[in-house]
Amino acid sequence: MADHLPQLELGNQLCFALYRASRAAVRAYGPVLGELGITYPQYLVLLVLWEADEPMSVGAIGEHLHLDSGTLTPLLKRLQDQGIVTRERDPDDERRVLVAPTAAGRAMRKRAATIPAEVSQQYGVAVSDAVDLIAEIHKIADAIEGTVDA
Amino acid sequence: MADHLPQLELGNQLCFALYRASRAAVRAYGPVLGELGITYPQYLVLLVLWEADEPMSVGAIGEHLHLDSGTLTPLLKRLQDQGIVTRERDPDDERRVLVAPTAAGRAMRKRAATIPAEVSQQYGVAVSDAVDLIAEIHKIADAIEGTVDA
DNA sequence: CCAGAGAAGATCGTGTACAATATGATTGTC
DNA sequence: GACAATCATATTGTACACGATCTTCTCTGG
Repeated sequence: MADHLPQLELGNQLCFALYRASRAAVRAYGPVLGELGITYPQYLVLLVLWEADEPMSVGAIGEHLHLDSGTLTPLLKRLQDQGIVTRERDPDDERRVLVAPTAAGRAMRKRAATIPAEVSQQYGVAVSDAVDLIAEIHKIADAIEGTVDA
Repeated sequence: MADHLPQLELGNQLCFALYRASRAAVRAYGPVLGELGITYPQYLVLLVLWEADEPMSVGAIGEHLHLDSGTLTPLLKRLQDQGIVTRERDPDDERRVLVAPTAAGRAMRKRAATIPAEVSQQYGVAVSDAVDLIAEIHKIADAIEGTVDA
């Protein structure tokens, strides 16, 4: 009845490997980020804001993370409710909303600096080993997004 | 003010690469799976059921996909509402719920057989190139889950 | 000037994820 | 053979993702 269709096996599917590994990795951040009271996507937003070091529009944040306003707007409101970021209409263009970390949000950066090392050590994946892999995965993401988004 | 902390850069983080690529890949399946009226996680459940070719408990499905009942129960109910699977208590152990594809669910397998090729061709990632990468990503997922789950 | 096109966010609806808790069934032990 | 521990699933609550639509604001050609 069930002739073997190897292309339908889970183990042969890149997408499933990514899906599984992504969820596992995000879960691994859970406890550490829990100390800071934030989630992984919220942490990603903060990484972008810290790096930019100036107020950013919702759209600009979304370009870095490949997320749209449907995801970011409620997430940013939660960060605002926690006093971690501010959200203000851009006086120069009232369509835009500028997001910036508060003093409390900036202060979290020092604690966060040790997080990647903590987690990847817990992984058992050496940071140096990961460099090539990271590049390769981004290359694939580029290829996929080139055909899907755009 | 913002001294450069390279470990906090998005581009250096394996987790973000996985997170981004996973979402992109799942999105790429969207249109094709939309024809079948199912989502990507629902498709994964069907892959498992087709492969097993016999009724499976919720827990057994979850072991293959690394998902728990909190995610699977509502997902399976939606598949049941669409007439794609059946859900029945196991007479031998009333704690268990056995899930099996209906005739309609089994019929979807033929259409599905071409999906991975369609999507990965759209990716621009040759299936043969992906084999090593898939193995490497699963190895990382294993390592992470070994420290987080279990 | 001003209508319409387009941009930027916000909102809505659906479907995951996942931690925490609840519920009912089974099992090992005395 | 009660019964506490354990197991399998369900439920609840919170937070993403994302397609689709809506609102407001800006810009541009006539």
